[in-house]
Amino acid sequence: MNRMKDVAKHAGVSTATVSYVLAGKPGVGNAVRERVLQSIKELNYEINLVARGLKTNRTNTIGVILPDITKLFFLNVLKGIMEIATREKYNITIFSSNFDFEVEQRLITTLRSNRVEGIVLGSCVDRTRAHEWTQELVNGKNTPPVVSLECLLDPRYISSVVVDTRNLSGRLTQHLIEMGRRRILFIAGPVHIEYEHDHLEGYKDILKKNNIPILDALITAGDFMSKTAYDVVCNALEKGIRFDAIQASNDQAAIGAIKALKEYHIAVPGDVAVCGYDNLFPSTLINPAITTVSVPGYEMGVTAVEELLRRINNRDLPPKQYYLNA
Amino acid sequence: MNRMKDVAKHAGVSTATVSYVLAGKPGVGNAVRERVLQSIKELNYEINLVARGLKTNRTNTIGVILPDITKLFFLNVLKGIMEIATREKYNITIFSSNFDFEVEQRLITTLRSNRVEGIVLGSCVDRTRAHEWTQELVNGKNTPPVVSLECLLDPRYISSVVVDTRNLSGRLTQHLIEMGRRRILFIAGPVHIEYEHDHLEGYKDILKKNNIPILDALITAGDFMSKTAYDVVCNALEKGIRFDAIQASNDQAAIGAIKALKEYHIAVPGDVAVCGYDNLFPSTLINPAITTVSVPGYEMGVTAVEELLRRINNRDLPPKQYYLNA
DNA sequence: CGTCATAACTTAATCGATTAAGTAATTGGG
DNA sequence: CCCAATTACTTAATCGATTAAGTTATGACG
Repeated sequence: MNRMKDVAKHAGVSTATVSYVLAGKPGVGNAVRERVLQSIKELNYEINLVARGLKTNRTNTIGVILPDITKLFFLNVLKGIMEIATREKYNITIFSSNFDFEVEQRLITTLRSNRVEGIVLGSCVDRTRAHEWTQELVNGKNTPPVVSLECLLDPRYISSVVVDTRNLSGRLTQHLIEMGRRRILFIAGPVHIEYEHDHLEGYKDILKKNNIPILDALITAGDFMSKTAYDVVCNALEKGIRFDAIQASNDQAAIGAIKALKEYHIAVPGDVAVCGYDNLFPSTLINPAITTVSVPGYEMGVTAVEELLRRINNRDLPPKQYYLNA
Repeated sequence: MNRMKDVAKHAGVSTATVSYVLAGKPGVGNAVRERVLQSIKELNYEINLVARGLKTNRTNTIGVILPDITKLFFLNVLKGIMEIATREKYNITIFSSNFDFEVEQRLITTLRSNRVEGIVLGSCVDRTRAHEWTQELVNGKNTPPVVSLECLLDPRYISSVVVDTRNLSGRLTQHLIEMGRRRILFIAGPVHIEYEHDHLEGYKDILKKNNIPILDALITAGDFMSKTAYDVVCNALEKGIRFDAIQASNDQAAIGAIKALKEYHIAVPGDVAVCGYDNLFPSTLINPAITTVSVPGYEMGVTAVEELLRRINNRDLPPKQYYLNA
């Protein structure tokens, strides 16, 4: 592969001149500039960005960690992230944490070793270890800026882009109650995740407000997957647990729940109403209909990267919190 | 940020020794090894992989170009890609080409400048320019191996992972014909894409085989999006074009088509049967039901990366073609 | 006891760019 | 016509790792 040195020799100039031409900097005459460009073309020269990165300490890359790319919601987030990154000529390198805290930590280290200029951190993070975690993130001088999605971390160091999950979740619960439901089966996501915790709290808030007892038997653990939700519902039915509604942690889980109900010949929403979260599927699509609530994934991705770039370009800016409306 | 030099000084050794410890190479005594590891910990040292990359000419990164990440099908592909890459300790950097040939070319250059070790190229590529394209890809010595998805490129240089689109597409057409349909509206994807061309050809093959005329009026241009398909169908209805079935380029387009039909109070599948492609949505979900066919996106991603790594690790291996069964 | 292999390090060149500092030539003002 | 300023380059140090080659020290063995 040709190096800048080869181009320089071919054009009869020094590498410095080639570098200046490439960077569009002044101080190069027109004749020489043309000659250099010609040599670049003839030699099929492609700059080595790894070398440049070493020298300039800039990689033009941002790192993205998402918990699970098959969780459809993140597709929108990723789209937003990619669009802005591309527009601003940034590369993105992407990893999946599988909702695993340890993996998340390792990935952060990997990204930093790769000298990414900023990190978008998607909504994993163990609630109970958020503080320790933040320390980890900001450890060392000159750490890249971090933007957290769906999860508020220490605002002194880390920017966050969140929606009011607790409130949104509560609105769904309220909706079910207004439909006359009182025994609402809650299928949670992994509750060690902060915003999933909020999800559950929103549900509890509204039950309390309506003087409806909070029953442990009605609070089950899922993981956002259709299959798991399906199993959870079957299991509840087999155990004879009675409920007249299901509030699932996302639409994919809601779909799984409906599948189970159908198999047991339970009418939806007649016998059991179902609601999801995220508004992932075209509404024309689902039958029977579920109630759901939109979360602005695309906007979250956009906002996250924009904030990240702001902080990359001005390292003195303080971290900022963004509360997006659903 | 601490450099290897700092660790070396702290441990009272040379940088070479630190490097050997980090690489787990022999020739370092136990006492010294421990001392170095201790220093690394105390100084919070994180290796600079950019510098290593420059020296070793290895980035441990593979580049991925997908036409459009919101095309749901690619989510599965991406999942497969990421899983294998992670397992083999490779980073992935991802770009979207938006089905644009020029963009695709620029991205290839970017990836090569970043010295990725291999490239997964998702199904864009202008059919009519495939040859020129291949030349571009392999231009220069020491070009990284490339694996093409859904599109066979010059087998002398480029590995491919494909399914028999033409055949699959034909099977859907045949299915509609067996339902007694004869005027099948075809909503194509961008036909300059090779495999989308196949998609259309499969449809034509089967019409011919059944002695059904191929009508230009029934072949419309879409882009895989629900909205576009919706518009296409509305438009056809307004123009008074008659059809008793719709074959869409993917499930998302099929959904859009159904939406339009519903609004015009056309019974599905009574008056017009609809079929999609890709099998993206949980089948319990869609109502009215569409006929569709599965494309093994996940397996394609897995296969592509595995092939890529094989060729990265042995640059003498010839490119290979994989025909996956649906 | 001499010597030669081996182990345990260190030295220093190198990867391919960037860029501050230096040099030479040209221009323009008084 | 001379000096200063500007323009158009070049020289060479540098980023932070890797690694071939070199240097000691240790020990084994005839």
